[in-house]
Order: sequence, then structure tokens, then C-alpha cells
Amino acid sequence: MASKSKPFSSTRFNSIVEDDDDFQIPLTQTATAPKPSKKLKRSKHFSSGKENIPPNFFSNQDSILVQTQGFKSMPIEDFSLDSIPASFDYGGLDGDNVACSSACVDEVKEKEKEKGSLKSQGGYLCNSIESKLIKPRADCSLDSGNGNSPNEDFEELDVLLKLCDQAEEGESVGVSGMEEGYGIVEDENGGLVQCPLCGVDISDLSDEERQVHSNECLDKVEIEAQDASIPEEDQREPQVSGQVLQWLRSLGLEKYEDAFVREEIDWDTLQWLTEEDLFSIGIAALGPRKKIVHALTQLREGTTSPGIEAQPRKRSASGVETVNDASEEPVDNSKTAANKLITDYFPGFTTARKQVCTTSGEQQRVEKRGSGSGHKGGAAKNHVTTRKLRDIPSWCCIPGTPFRVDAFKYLRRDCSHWFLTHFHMDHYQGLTKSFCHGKIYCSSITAKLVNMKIGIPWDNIKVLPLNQKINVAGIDVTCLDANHCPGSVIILFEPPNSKAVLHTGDFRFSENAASMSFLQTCSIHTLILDTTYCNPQYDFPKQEAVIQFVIDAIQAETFNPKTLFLIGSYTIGKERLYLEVARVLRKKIYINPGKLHILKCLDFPEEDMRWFTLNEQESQIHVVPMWTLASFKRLKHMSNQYARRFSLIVAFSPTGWTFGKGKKKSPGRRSQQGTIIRYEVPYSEHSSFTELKEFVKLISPADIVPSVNNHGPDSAKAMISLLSSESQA
DNA sequence: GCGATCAGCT
DNA sequence: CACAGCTGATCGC
Repeated sequence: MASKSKPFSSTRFNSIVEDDDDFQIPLTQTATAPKPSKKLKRSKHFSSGKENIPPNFFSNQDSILVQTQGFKSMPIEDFSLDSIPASFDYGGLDGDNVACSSACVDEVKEKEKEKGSLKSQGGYLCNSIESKLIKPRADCSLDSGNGNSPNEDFEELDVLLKLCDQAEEGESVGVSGMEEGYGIVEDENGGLVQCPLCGVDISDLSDEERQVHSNECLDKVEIEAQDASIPEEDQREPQVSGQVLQWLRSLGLEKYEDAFVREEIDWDTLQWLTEEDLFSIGIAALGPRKKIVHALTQLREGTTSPGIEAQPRKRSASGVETVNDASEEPVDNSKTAANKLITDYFPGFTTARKQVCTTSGEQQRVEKRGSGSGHKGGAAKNHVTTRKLRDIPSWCCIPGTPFRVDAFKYLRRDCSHWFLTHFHMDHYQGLTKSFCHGKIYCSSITAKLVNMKIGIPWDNIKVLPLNQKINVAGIDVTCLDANHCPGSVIILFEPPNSKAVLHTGDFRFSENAASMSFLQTCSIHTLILDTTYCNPQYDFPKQEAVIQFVIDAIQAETFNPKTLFLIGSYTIGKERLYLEVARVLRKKIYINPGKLHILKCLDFPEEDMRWFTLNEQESQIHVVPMWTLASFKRLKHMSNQYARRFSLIVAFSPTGWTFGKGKKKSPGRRSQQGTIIRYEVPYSEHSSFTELKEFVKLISPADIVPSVNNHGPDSAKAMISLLSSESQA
């Protein structure tokens, strides 16, 4: 059960009570207990951030000009900051909620006033929802606007804190500290030294020999544990704890066990300890510290760590027979699933699909050389790849045209027009700089990314203008903003002798998008639809609501100046969220150089760029890759790194998946472990189910092809028919 | 040694 | 589950 004496449990969480329907307080509803870590894994943070911002420009040109639109290069440090205090001065208050002095409240109020005079900018950001976000209620966030005395406010906070604590207890973090584990053996004072695992007297052995001995025992224990019938998840946790102590003893440093227990340092955490950490947990002597650091280095460098499985084990229902299915079966399974065409589930579409894909199917067989992955100079290669070419899913094919959309995984020589809807890996996968299958058609922003990140020469890229019909190989093509990530487009194909096809790529429908009126005027036969959230359970709020939620939460937590805010993002995507946060709160956002590199390629107004900084000292809001927020373990590591500067981490993980079945319309879910708070906020860049319905109704297509089938065939089928029926109604 | 692909894992 | 993507292993050149 959750231990009350967690290392950092002294932190308090400050929040605000909101009674609005739209803005429930994000107290944990179904706090998910963190899973025990499974494996050691090294990970590098911030390998290469990136991002960008959607454009609002219509480039008529067909390509190369894009380069010239580049941002004039300006070191981000040079942006003018005069008007933006990097942080509030809290007069040395020390971290906790006590810091909510009236002074800081005033300060924030002041800023609230200021922002009223801010103006929205152009471009993607001209979609600024700032004005919508800042409602009078926002001003209440800090002082409640109700004339409450500070004390009264604190009472409210205390109520919240209690609720949070309760919620936390329910989470049951699972003490990893001391458990029975291997049945710890005391190498008691008597001078007798026993192996803690097998109990054998190892007093006569040298330190090294003892280490060797106990390592061997450790391996045995691990193997035995693998064979045990208990589910591995259950057995691993205690193991890990014992493992740390065991390891410590093997270094002859058992006198520090207490410190490790006190700090609940499990096996994974152990890997990340720095000498500084060791000092801070009470290992004051230099010698032992060095010894541990050295051992840790070896541990990290080792291919596998002792006691942790070298190969992933497969769980099986039987619990014993795991060997067989670990080898082949999963592969087969995934293959079948991967090869299964989404549209197999949609009888209505089969004919159309066959038309398109049969051609390519035959081509496949004839092809035989070249390669599925675009090896250099196709003709030169006559070595045969044994790998079977995958069938092209129907959502990649545009009936009535020779075009492919987001189909770089399925490169074929029968096509020379390859459209890319946006720069997300699952859409450009398979595209490499040796691409030699014709031209790539995409938006200007996507083009820049494709050129910069993948290295596709500009000669192979054709930039498609937005909101403007152009002719490609005799077929009318129109791109519209998809409202997904920067540079994302939905594409309308109008073949002269065939019916119109609209490919949405990934998109978030927004009824006020001007382009939608254009779509109404078209008669669209086939709609290739982003069905990511095509299920009624995904009925998440508008982005504005979520952004407001995040802003509120940040405002609430900034009582504590030692709070670090993390906002998750993808390569590109979620920019609107953190940019709005920056603008509304008038706080700079830290991004890493990789991310900036991408930003620079984009048509960002300078006014917006100045909210970003490369100097992390200058900001308490950091944009980080989404995956770094996935586990508390990682967050904890980050927290250790920042221990001096920040006492609390508040992370926002913006994703539509936050919206599971049980969860009802809450703009955010909160969970906490010690000094780390994570909000999962349903900020989605895909259409919600409701939006999908609206969109389908608007388009009224004769046929729908789902581009995602993630809820099982039946579900997808049901949803599509539901969509269709609603659209007819 | 490098690039591309794939499996595994968030 | 899987939004999107990191990492490491492997294969081919």
C-alpha cells in the first residue's frame, strides 16, 4: 500500500475549485496505479525535438520557393524580452503553497489585465483562441474574485488537498522498498558472512569472489522466478527491491541499505543515480560514493543487467509454456493483422478497392526487383528482396486516379504521384531520401520538413497550395487545412471522368473552418476518413476548453515558484496548446534546439517566436516529447535532475486517449506520485466522434473508407454505418 | 560504418 | 487500445 512517508510527500498541491460544468476540478477520478517497471532501459531525453506551426499562407508556387520563405535566422536568445519578466519574484518564499501571498496574486492579476490588451497574431496563430479563453472567470483563478480572505481560500485548497490525498491512497503505489524479496540474510556482526541468497557461508571469500558468488545466485533466483507460476508482474516488484539491496551488499556497502530503503530506490531508479544523488541521500563518504558510481557505470554499460531478463518474456495463459509462442507466433499474428485490409470489413467498398489494388497487386508480382523500400537507383538493383510486399490498404489509394496518399510504406513502380497529408511518422513511414518513385505532393510546411528531416531533394517535392484548385496529371486537386498538426491537409481529388474523392488524412473537424463551406459545394462520392476516434466513447471537449483547463491548472500551481511545468508534444503537433499557454500566462516556454530547428523552418510570426527560449533557466514551462511523460519513473528521474531548482513537477500529457470508456467529460485527469503531478488532458488533434458525425453529415458521401481501424472490425463497421445513416438522415 | 527496416515499448 | 515516435537489433551494402 502506499506509504505515507514517500521521499517527497511533503509537497502540496494547490488548485482551484471550479464549479462550472465545463470545468470540473481535475481531482483524480480513476487514478491509475503506476505499473511496476518491467525493464531497465536507457533512454535519452530530447533526442531531437521538433515542431512547427501550421501556415496560413497560400503558396502558388510549386516548390522550391519554400526555401526562400525560411525564417530569417535569429538566435532565439536575441528575442526581445523586455516586456516579459522571466519569472515572478516571490521574495524568497520557499516552495510550498504558503507562497500564495497576496503579492503574487496581485502580480498575476496584473498580468491578467495586461493580456487583455494583447492582440492576436496572424497565421496559424491567428486562430488564437486567447480571446475565447479568457473569460472573466479566469480572473477568479487566483483570488477567487470573491473577496475571500486568503485563509478562506486556503480552506478550499485544504479540502482539495485532502481529496487529492485520498485519491492518492486509492492509487496504492506499492512500496518497493524492503519486501521479503529473497529473504534477506543478515551478515550479522558476528563476522560470519552469508550469501543473502543461498545462505552459504562466504566469509572466506574475497570481496570479488563474494560478488561473483552472489551474482550467480542472483541469476539462479531470476531463472527460478521466471519459472514460477505467479504472474511475472506480481513477482517482479519485490525482486527488484531485494535486488537493489543485494547489489549494494555485493559492493560491501550494506551500511547504506537504510538510505536506499528510506528513499525507496528501486532497481530502475538505481540506474539513474548520480553521485550528487548519492550524496543527497546521505552517502557522505567519498569512497563509497565513487564505488557505487563506478558500479553503476558498469551496470549501465553491460548489455543486460544482472537479474533482469535479457529477452522479453511472453506471458501465456498457461503461465508455463511461454517458449513457443515467444518465437514465431506473435510475428504471424501481427502479420495477419497488418495485412488485413480495413475495407475488408466494408462490403460496399470492395469493388472500388479491388479496382485499385488489383492493379498494384499484379504489379507487385511482376515487380520482383526494385524493392519495397526504395533502394537507390531502382534499375541498378537486381538483387531480389525476399520480403513480400505488403498489400496496399485501400485508404492509400484514390479511386479513379493513379495517386497514392500516405503510402510510402507501400512504394510501387506503378505510381509516380505520392501525396503526403502531414508530417507524422505513421504517415511518412517508408519515405527515405533515396525515394525514387516520382514526386511527393504535400503542403509547404510538410515539404520543408520532408526536405529537412528526411533529406528528400526539392526536385522531388511539389508543394500544394492551400484552398486552391490545381491540376496534377489531369486531375483537379484541392488542399484544405486539416486542423491536425502544422502543415496537415485534407485533399480533394476530382478526376475528370470519375467521382470525387476526399481524403482527410488526419484531421480535426471544426465547423467554423471556412474551407468547409467549400466542401459543401462539392459532390463527394468517396470519403476516406480519419476514424481514429470513431467511437461514441470519444467525445472529448473542444481544444479551447482543454487549453483553458491547462492554463487554469498552471495558474493554480504557480503559487509555488519552484514548480516545473512540462507539456508533452509530438514532432509536430500540440503547438497551439503550449503557445496559448505562453501567450495567456505571458510566460516563456523552453524548447530544445532540435525543436527550435524545426520551428525556424516554419512561418511563425516573430511575436510568437519570442515566447520560446533555448535557455531553460529562463522558463519554468518546458515542452518535452510526449513519451517522456508516459511514466512516472521517467518523470521521477527528471525530477531528480531538477531537484535543486524545482520542488514540484506538473506534467500535461495532451491526448485524446485520455477519454476512455468510464471517463466522462472532464477536461483533465490528474494523478500524482510524490512531487510529481500528471494531468492527462484530452487535447486531441483528431476529430471526436461527434465531430466525425457532423463532418460526414456535411459531406454526405456515397461511400466511406476508414483510414484507421482501431476498435476492432465490428466496431468500425458499426460506427461507419452509424455515421452513414446519420448523414443520410 | 551507415542507412533502412522492424520489433518492442511506451 | 495506440495518438506518434524512440530505441535497439538486424540486415544489406
